[in-house]
Amino acid sequence: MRRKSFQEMPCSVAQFLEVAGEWWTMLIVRDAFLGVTRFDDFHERLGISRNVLTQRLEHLIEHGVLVREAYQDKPARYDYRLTDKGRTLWPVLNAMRQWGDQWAAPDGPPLIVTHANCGQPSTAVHVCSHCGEPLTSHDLRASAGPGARGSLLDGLPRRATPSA
Amino acid sequence: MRRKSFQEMPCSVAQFLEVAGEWWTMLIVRDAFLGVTRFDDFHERLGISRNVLTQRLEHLIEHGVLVREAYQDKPARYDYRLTDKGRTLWPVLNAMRQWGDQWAAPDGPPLIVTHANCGQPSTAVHVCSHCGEPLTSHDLRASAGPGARGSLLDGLPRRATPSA
DNA sequence: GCTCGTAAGTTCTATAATGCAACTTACTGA
DNA sequence: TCAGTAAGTTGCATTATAGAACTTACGAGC
Repeated sequence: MRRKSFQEMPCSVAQFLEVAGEWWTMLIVRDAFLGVTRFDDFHERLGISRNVLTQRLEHLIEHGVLVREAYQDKPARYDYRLTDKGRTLWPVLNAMRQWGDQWAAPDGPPLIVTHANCGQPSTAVHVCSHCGEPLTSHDLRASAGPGARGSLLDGLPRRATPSA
Repeated sequence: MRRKSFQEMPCSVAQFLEVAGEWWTMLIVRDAFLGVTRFDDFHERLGISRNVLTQRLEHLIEHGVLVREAYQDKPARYDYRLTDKGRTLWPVLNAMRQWGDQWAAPDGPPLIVTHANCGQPSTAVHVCSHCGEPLTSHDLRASAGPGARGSLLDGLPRRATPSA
């Protein structure tokens, strides 16, 4: 049976996963951020099989994360580049990287990110858009928004205290 | 053939995905943040099949994201709860949610998050840990860290400008 | 003209993973 | 005794993935 789609779920996490939640997808996006643009480069750097890479690239293009630009005709050859929509995946990718650095990098982080503006090694801190204080899941309460379509917070067990 | 593991890749994004990158996993984590703890509640809220749910819960427990706590014997019944390590997934989950809100929520966000400290609706802004300025991928430069094991930035095409 | 190399896929096959329903086990409460 | 609840497990049909080989279309060197 076909793997179940998340598209009908009234949840933005599910919507993200529908676009970029398949196996390999965020690694393709990572390499795109690192400047990789060619089919064979993705294939060799990632060790992904060619048929799966074809599918993933098509899916990302369909959803506007990548564009396919010919850099020559005869024979037709293409670059795959992040769109503006694709570049907004950076906070997600970075949060994944920082989690991996924290819990699965015994020899230290594989990558160090430097903030060009201040010239220093940088980690992203998540602060409140309103008061500017650092956020943790404990300080947050979830409630239904306009796009809720009824369900996410419905039928939660009474013992639940939705934190995010 | 067995799906390829990301464990040997010297990349923290890959390490995150190894733990929480499978289909369904982050939706289970989302529901855990919302206070869901029981097998049948996950099953019904998500529409995930029971055998796959069993596998995913076991995987998350193995990696220390969830714990399985008996809340009664005879018959044995369990709560699945986030560990401290699991709760550090919040920035990732939240970044996914905000991306979905931005690009795939035509009727408005399904969920509104309120910051208990200031009492206002809140979005996470990612700021530099050193200078406090908001970060974008354009301001960042990646370089090899102590755990690099040679490869992530090696063999990048000359045209590449690694931004993150 | 012939062969090699490069780039970007496509096709083929074996093995895993998924979805779904039904079944199992061990109670509790009416 | 019978129905209901909770937490899985099992079996079957269908997809998805990995890996290698094949295809197409050119350019360069001999």
